[in-house]
Amino acid sequence: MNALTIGKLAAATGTKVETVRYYERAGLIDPPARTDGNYRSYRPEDLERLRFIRRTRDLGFSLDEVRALLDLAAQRDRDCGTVDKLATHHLEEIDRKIADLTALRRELAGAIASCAGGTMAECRILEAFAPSPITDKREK
Amino acid sequence: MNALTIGKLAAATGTKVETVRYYERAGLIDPPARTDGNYRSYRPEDLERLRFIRRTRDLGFSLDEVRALLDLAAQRDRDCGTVDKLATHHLEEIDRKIADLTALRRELAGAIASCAGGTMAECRILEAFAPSPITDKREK
DNA sequence: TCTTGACCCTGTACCAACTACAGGGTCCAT
DNA sequence: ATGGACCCTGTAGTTGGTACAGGGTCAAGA
Repeated sequence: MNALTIGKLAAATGTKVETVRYYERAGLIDPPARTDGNYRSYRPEDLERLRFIRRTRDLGFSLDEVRALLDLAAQRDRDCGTVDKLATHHLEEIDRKIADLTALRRELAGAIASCAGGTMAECRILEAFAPSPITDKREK
Repeated sequence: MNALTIGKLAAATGTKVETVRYYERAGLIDPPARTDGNYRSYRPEDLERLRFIRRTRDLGFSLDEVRALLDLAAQRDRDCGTVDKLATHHLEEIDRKIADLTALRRELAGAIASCAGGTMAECRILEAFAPSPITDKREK
Protein backbone atom coordinates (compact mmCIF):
# COMPACT_ATOMS: atom_id res chain seq x y z
CA MET A 1 0.00 0.00 0.00
CA ASN A 2 2.87 2.34 0.74
CA ALA A 3 4.77 0.61 -2.02
CA LEU A 4 7.11 2.77 -4.06
CA THR A 5 7.86 2.85 -7.74
CA ILE A 6 11.51 3.04 -8.70
CA GLY A 7 11.03 6.71 -9.58
CA LYS A 8 9.72 7.57 -6.12
CA LEU A 9 12.45 5.57 -4.45
CA ALA A 10 15.08 7.30 -6.50
CA ALA A 11 13.66 10.75 -5.87
CA ALA A 12 13.42 10.08 -2.12
CA THR A 13 17.11 9.29 -1.94
CA GLY A 14 18.53 11.65 -4.52
CA THR A 15 19.50 8.75 -6.75
CA LYS A 16 18.91 8.30 -10.47
CA VAL A 17 16.57 5.56 -11.55
CA GLU A 18 19.34 3.96 -13.59
CA THR A 19 21.57 3.93 -10.54
CA VAL A 20 18.96 2.07 -8.49
CA ARG A 21 18.73 -0.58 -11.19
CA TYR A 22 22.51 -0.66 -11.28
CA TYR A 23 22.62 -1.29 -7.52
CA GLU A 24 20.20 -4.17 -8.03
CA ARG A 25 22.42 -5.64 -10.72
CA ALA A 26 25.43 -5.11 -8.47
CA GLY A 27 23.73 -7.07 -5.69
CA LEU A 28 23.43 -4.21 -3.20
CA ILE A 29 19.66 -4.31 -3.11
CA ASP A 30 17.46 -7.34 -3.64
CA PRO A 31 15.27 -7.60 -6.72
CA PRO A 32 11.96 -6.25 -5.46
CA ALA A 33 8.47 -7.60 -6.07
CA ARG A 34 6.85 -6.70 -9.37
CA THR A 35 3.42 -5.31 -10.15
CA ASP A 36 1.11 -6.81 -12.78
CA GLY A 37 2.65 -4.43 -15.30
CA ASN A 38 6.14 -5.66 -14.35
CA TYR A 39 7.05 -2.48 -12.47
CA ARG A 40 9.44 -2.80 -9.53
CA SER A 41 7.59 -2.33 -6.25
CA TYR A 42 9.65 -1.22 -3.25
CA ARG A 43 8.85 -1.39 0.47
CA PRO A 44 9.80 1.24 3.05
CA GLU A 45 12.66 -1.00 4.22
CA ASP A 46 14.15 -0.78 0.77
CA LEU A 47 14.14 2.98 1.13
CA GLU A 48 16.13 2.68 4.36
CA ARG A 49 18.62 0.39 2.74
CA LEU A 50 19.11 2.68 -0.23
CA ARG A 51 19.52 5.66 2.08
CA PHE A 52 22.26 3.79 3.89
CA ILE A 53 23.95 2.98 0.62
CA ARG A 54 23.83 6.59 -0.54
CA ARG A 55 25.17 7.88 2.74
CA THR A 56 28.11 5.52 2.85
CA ARG A 57 28.85 6.14 -0.83
CA ASP A 58 28.86 9.87 -0.11
CA LEU A 59 31.36 9.22 2.64
CA GLY A 60 33.60 7.68 0.01
CA PHE A 61 33.23 3.97 0.71
CA SER A 62 33.53 1.76 -2.35
CA LEU A 63 30.61 -0.43 -3.36
CA ASP A 64 32.53 -3.42 -2.01
CA GLU A 65 32.91 -1.71 1.33
CA VAL A 66 29.25 -0.73 1.34
CA ARG A 67 28.34 -4.34 0.67
CA ALA A 68 30.51 -5.43 3.60
CA LEU A 69 28.95 -2.79 5.85
CA LEU A 70 25.46 -3.93 4.89
CA ASP A 71 26.34 -7.55 5.59
CA LEU A 72 27.78 -6.60 8.97
CA ALA A 73 24.82 -4.45 9.92
CA ALA A 74 22.55 -7.43 9.30
CA GLN A 75 24.29 -9.49 11.99
CA ARG A 76 22.80 -7.54 14.86
CA ASP A 77 24.28 -9.66 17.66
CA ARG A 78 27.87 -9.62 16.50
CA ASP A 79 30.46 -7.29 17.92
CA CYS A 80 30.78 -4.08 15.93
CA GLY A 81 34.59 -4.09 15.99
CA THR A 82 34.70 -5.02 12.31
CA VAL A 83 32.71 -1.94 11.40
CA ASP A 84 35.10 0.19 13.40
CA LYS A 85 38.04 -1.42 11.62
CA LEU A 86 36.53 -0.84 8.19
CA ALA A 87 35.71 2.77 8.97
CA THR A 88 39.13 3.42 10.48
CA HIS A 89 40.84 1.92 7.47
CA HIS A 90 38.77 4.14 5.22
CA LEU A 91 39.68 7.16 7.32
CA GLU A 92 43.34 6.34 6.84
CA GLU A 93 42.82 6.20 3.11
CA ILE A 94 41.19 9.60 3.15
CA ASP A 95 44.12 10.96 5.10
CA ARG A 96 46.50 9.54 2.53
CA LYS A 97 44.54 11.15 -0.26
CA ILE A 98 44.53 14.51 1.49
CA ALA A 99 48.28 14.28 2.04
CA ASP A 100 48.87 13.38 -1.61
CA LEU A 101 46.73 16.23 -2.86
CA THR A 102 48.39 18.67 -0.49
CA ALA A 103 51.88 17.74 -1.71
CA LEU A 104 50.72 17.99 -5.28
CA ARG A 105 49.08 21.32 -4.62
CA ARG A 106 52.32 22.70 -3.27
CA GLU A 107 54.25 21.60 -6.34
CA LEU A 108 51.73 23.02 -8.75
CA ALA A 109 51.41 26.29 -6.85
CA GLY A 110 55.20 26.63 -6.91
CA ALA A 111 55.31 26.15 -10.66
CA ILE A 112 52.56 28.71 -11.19
CA ALA A 113 54.22 31.23 -8.91
CA SER A 114 57.44 31.01 -10.90
CA CYS A 115 55.72 32.08 -14.13
CA ALA A 116 56.57 35.61 -15.19
CA GLY A 117 54.71 35.64 -18.49
CA GLY A 118 56.45 35.68 -21.85
CA THR A 119 56.35 33.07 -24.56
CA MET A 120 55.89 29.33 -24.30
CA ALA A 121 59.57 28.89 -25.03
CA GLU A 122 60.46 30.59 -21.76
CA CYS A 123 57.45 29.43 -19.72
CA ARG A 124 58.48 28.40 -16.24
CA ILE A 125 55.40 26.31 -15.73
CA LEU A 126 56.16 24.15 -18.75
CA GLU A 127 59.76 23.99 -17.59
CA ALA A 128 58.59 22.67 -14.27
CA PHE A 129 56.73 19.95 -16.15
CA ALA A 130 59.64 19.00 -18.40
CA PRO A 131 63.39 19.03 -17.77
CA SER A 132 63.88 20.09 -21.40
CA PRO A 133 61.62 21.36 -24.19
CA ILE A 134 58.99 18.95 -25.37
CA THR A 135 59.29 17.70 -28.88
CA ASP A 136 56.58 18.20 -31.40
CA LYS A 137 54.63 15.25 -32.58
CA ARG A 138 56.39 13.70 -35.54
CA GLU A 139 55.09 14.88 -38.88
CA LYS A 140 54.40 12.37 -41.55
CA MET B 1 71.77 4.12 -32.50
CA ASN B 2 70.10 5.38 -29.38
CA ALA B 3 66.70 4.09 -30.40
CA LEU B 4 64.57 2.68 -27.62
CA THR B 5 62.29 -0.31 -27.48
CA ILE B 6 58.93 0.22 -25.84
CA GLY B 7 60.16 -1.65 -22.79
CA LYS B 8 63.16 0.67 -22.31
CA LEU B 9 61.00 3.72 -22.87
CA ALA B 10 58.48 2.48 -20.34
CA ALA B 11 61.12 1.62 -17.77
CA ALA B 12 62.82 5.00 -18.20
CA THR B 13 59.60 6.82 -17.36
CA GLY B 14 58.06 4.51 -14.82
CA THR B 15 55.25 3.63 -17.19
CA LYS B 16 53.84 0.24 -18.11
CA VAL B 17 54.33 -0.94 -21.66
CA GLU B 18 50.58 -1.24 -22.10
CA THR B 19 50.15 2.34 -20.99
CA VAL B 20 52.61 3.58 -23.62
CA ARG B 21 50.64 1.76 -26.30
CA TYR B 22 47.47 3.21 -24.81
CA TYR B 23 48.90 6.74 -25.08
CA GLU B 24 49.67 6.05 -28.71
CA ARG B 25 46.09 4.92 -29.33
CA ALA B 26 44.86 7.97 -27.43
CA GLY B 27 46.86 10.24 -29.70
CA LEU B 28 49.23 11.61 -27.05
CA ILE B 29 52.28 10.21 -28.76
CA ASP B 30 52.72 9.56 -32.45
CA PRO B 31 53.09 6.03 -33.79
CA PRO B 32 56.86 5.58 -33.83
CA ALA B 33 58.96 4.01 -36.57
CA ARG B 34 59.09 0.23 -36.63
CA THR B 35 62.01 -2.14 -36.85
CA ASP B 36 62.18 -4.99 -39.33
CA GLY B 37 60.63 -7.22 -36.73
CA ASN B 38 57.75 -4.73 -36.32
CA TYR B 39 58.94 -3.49 -32.93
CA ARG B 40 58.25 0.13 -32.03
CA SER B 41 61.44 2.20 -32.17
CA TYR B 42 61.53 5.38 -30.08
CA ARG B 43 63.86 8.38 -30.30
CA PRO B 44 65.20 10.35 -27.33
CA GLU B 45 62.63 13.10 -28.06
CA ASP B 46 59.87 10.60 -27.52
CA LEU B 47 61.32 9.94 -24.11
CA GLU B 48 61.10 13.65 -23.28
CA ARG B 49 57.53 13.80 -24.43
CA LEU B 50 56.52 10.77 -22.39
CA ARG B 51 58.29 12.21 -19.35
CA PHE B 52 56.22 15.36 -19.73
CA ILE B 53 53.03 13.33 -20.00
CA ARG B 54 53.86 11.32 -16.89
CA ARG B 55 54.77 14.38 -14.91
CA THR B 56 51.60 16.27 -15.75
CA ARG B 57 49.50 13.14 -15.18
CA ASP B 58 51.14 12.77 -11.77
CA LEU B 59 50.17 16.35 -11.06
CA GLY B 60 46.58 15.31 -11.66
CA PHE B 61 45.91 16.76 -15.10
CA SER B 62 43.48 14.75 -17.22
CA LEU B 63 44.62 13.32 -20.52
CA ASP B 64 42.63 16.05 -22.27
CA GLU B 65 44.47 18.69 -20.28
CA VAL B 66 47.79 17.02 -20.99
CA ARG B 67 46.96 17.04 -24.68
CA ALA B 68 46.18 20.76 -24.48
CA LEU B 69 49.40 21.44 -22.60
CA LEU B 70 51.41 19.56 -25.23
CA ASP B 71 49.73 21.47 -28.03
CA LEU B 72 50.45 24.76 -26.29
CA ALA B 73 54.06 23.91 -25.57
CA ALA B 74 54.59 23.25 -29.27
CA GLN B 75 53.70 26.85 -30.14
CA ARG B 76 56.93 28.25 -28.81
CA ASP B 77 56.29 31.86 -29.82
CA ARG B 78 52.86 32.24 -28.31
CA ASP B 79 52.20 33.87 -24.98
CA CYS B 80 52.14 31.39 -22.11
CA GLY B 81 49.08 32.91 -20.46
CA THR B 82 46.94 29.98 -21.54
CA VAL B 83 49.22 27.58 -19.72
CA ASP B 84 48.97 29.71 -16.60
CA LYS B 85 45.19 29.69 -16.89
CA LEU B 86 45.04 25.94 -17.32
CA ALA B 87 47.34 25.34 -14.39
CA THR B 88 45.51 27.80 -12.16
CA HIS B 89 42.19 26.22 -12.98
CA HIS B 90 43.62 22.84 -12.10
CA LEU B 91 44.94 24.21 -8.83
CA GLU B 92 41.45 25.40 -7.96
CA GLU B 93 40.10 21.94 -8.62
CA ILE B 94 42.69 20.43 -6.33
CA ASP B 95 41.70 22.89 -3.63
CA ARG B 96 38.08 21.87 -4.03
CA LYS B 97 38.99 18.21 -3.74
CA ILE B 98 41.02 18.84 -0.60
CA ALA B 99 38.14 20.77 0.93
CA ASP B 100 35.67 17.99 0.09
CA LEU B 101 37.91 15.33 1.55
CA THR B 102 38.54 17.35 4.67
CA ALA B 103 34.81 17.80 5.30
CA LEU B 104 34.23 14.12 4.70
CA ARG B 105 37.11 13.22 6.99
CA ARG B 106 35.58 15.23 9.81
CA GLU B 107 32.23 13.47 9.44
CA LEU B 108 33.75 10.03 9.36
CA ALA B 109 36.10 10.72 12.27
CA GLY B 110 33.11 11.93 14.29
CA ALA B 111 31.20 8.74 13.61
CA ILE B 112 34.17 6.59 14.57
CA ALA B 113 34.80 8.57 17.74
CA SER B 114 31.24 7.97 18.90
CA CYS B 115 31.64 4.20 18.79
CA ALA B 116 31.83 2.60 22.21
CA GLY B 117 31.95 -1.01 21.11
CA GLY B 118 29.10 -3.43 21.73
CA THR B 119 26.96 -5.21 19.17
CA MET B 120 26.00 -4.14 15.68
CA ALA B 121 22.54 -3.38 16.96
CA GLU B 122 23.88 -0.57 19.12
CA CYS B 123 26.75 0.50 16.84
CA ARG B 124 27.04 4.27 16.68
CA ILE B 125 28.95 4.17 13.44
CA LEU B 126 26.20 2.31 11.65
CA GLU B 127 23.72 4.70 13.24
CA ALA B 128 25.62 7.60 11.77
CA PHE B 129 25.33 5.95 8.37
CA ALA B 130 21.59 5.37 8.63
CA PRO B 131 19.80 8.67 9.05
CA SER B 132 16.40 8.31 10.71
CA PRO B 133 13.42 8.41 8.36
CA ILE B 134 12.08 11.57 10.04
CA THR B 135 15.22 13.66 9.85
CA ASP B 136 15.77 12.80 6.25
CA LYS B 137 16.93 16.12 4.98
CA ARG B 138 19.38 14.98 2.40
CA GLU B 139 22.91 16.22 2.49
CA LYS B 140 25.16 15.90 -0.47
C1' DT C 1 -13.05 5.73 -25.70
C1' DC C 2 -9.02 7.50 -27.34
C1' DT C 3 -4.88 9.80 -26.86
C1' DT C 4 -1.17 11.95 -24.76
C1' DG C 5 2.63 12.15 -21.84
C1' DA C 6 4.96 10.56 -17.90
C1' DC C 7 6.67 6.86 -16.29
C1' DC C 8 8.58 2.06 -16.50
C1' DC C 9 10.96 -2.20 -18.80
C1' DT C 10 15.34 -4.71 -20.90
C1' DG C 11 19.54 -4.54 -23.17
C1' DT C 12 23.43 -2.49 -24.75
C1' DA C 13 27.02 0.84 -25.27
C1' DC C 14 29.78 4.48 -23.37
C1' DC C 15 33.02 7.45 -20.02
C1' DA C 16 38.30 7.77 -17.87
C1' DA C 17 42.61 5.85 -17.75
C1' DC C 18 44.34 2.34 -17.75
C1' DT C 19 45.27 -3.05 -16.91
C1' DA C 20 45.21 -7.87 -18.14
C1' DC C 21 45.11 -11.47 -20.91
C1' DA C 22 45.26 -14.68 -25.12
C1' DG C 23 47.62 -16.21 -28.77
C1' DG C 24 50.94 -15.41 -31.36
C1' DG C 25 56.01 -13.44 -33.32
C1' DT C 26 61.07 -11.78 -32.53
C1' DC C 27 65.55 -11.48 -30.51
C1' DC C 28 69.56 -12.95 -28.36
C1' DA C 29 72.52 -15.58 -25.33
C1' DT C 30 73.86 -20.08 -24.36
C1' DA D 1 68.66 -24.85 -31.66
C1' DT D 2 66.45 -23.71 -27.72
C1' DG D 3 64.72 -21.20 -23.96
C1' DG D 4 63.24 -17.14 -22.03
C1' DA D 5 62.60 -12.37 -22.26
C1' DC D 6 60.76 -9.37 -24.89
C1' DC D 7 57.44 -7.60 -28.49
C1' DC D 8 52.95 -7.64 -31.46
C1' DT D 9 47.55 -7.15 -32.07
C1' DG D 10 43.10 -7.46 -30.35
C1' DT D 11 39.82 -7.77 -26.97
C1' DA D 12 37.78 -7.57 -22.46
C1' DG D 13 37.76 -6.13 -17.68
C1' DT D 14 38.00 -2.52 -13.97
C1' DT D 15 34.71 1.36 -11.02
C1' DG D 16 30.45 3.53 -10.56
C1' DG D 17 27.62 4.76 -12.88
C1' DT D 18 25.16 7.38 -17.34
C1' DA D 19 22.75 7.38 -21.81
C1' DC D 20 20.16 5.67 -25.23
C1' DA D 21 17.08 2.69 -28.19
C1' DG D 22 13.01 0.52 -28.68
C1' DG D 23 9.52 -0.86 -26.57
C1' DG D 24 5.39 -1.49 -22.62
C1' DT D 25 2.18 0.56 -18.82
C1' DC D 26 -0.67 3.79 -16.59
C1' DA D 27 -3.60 7.64 -15.37
C1' DA D 28 -5.80 11.85 -16.77
C1' DG D 29 -7.98 14.88 -19.92
C1' DA D 30 -10.90 15.70 -24.26
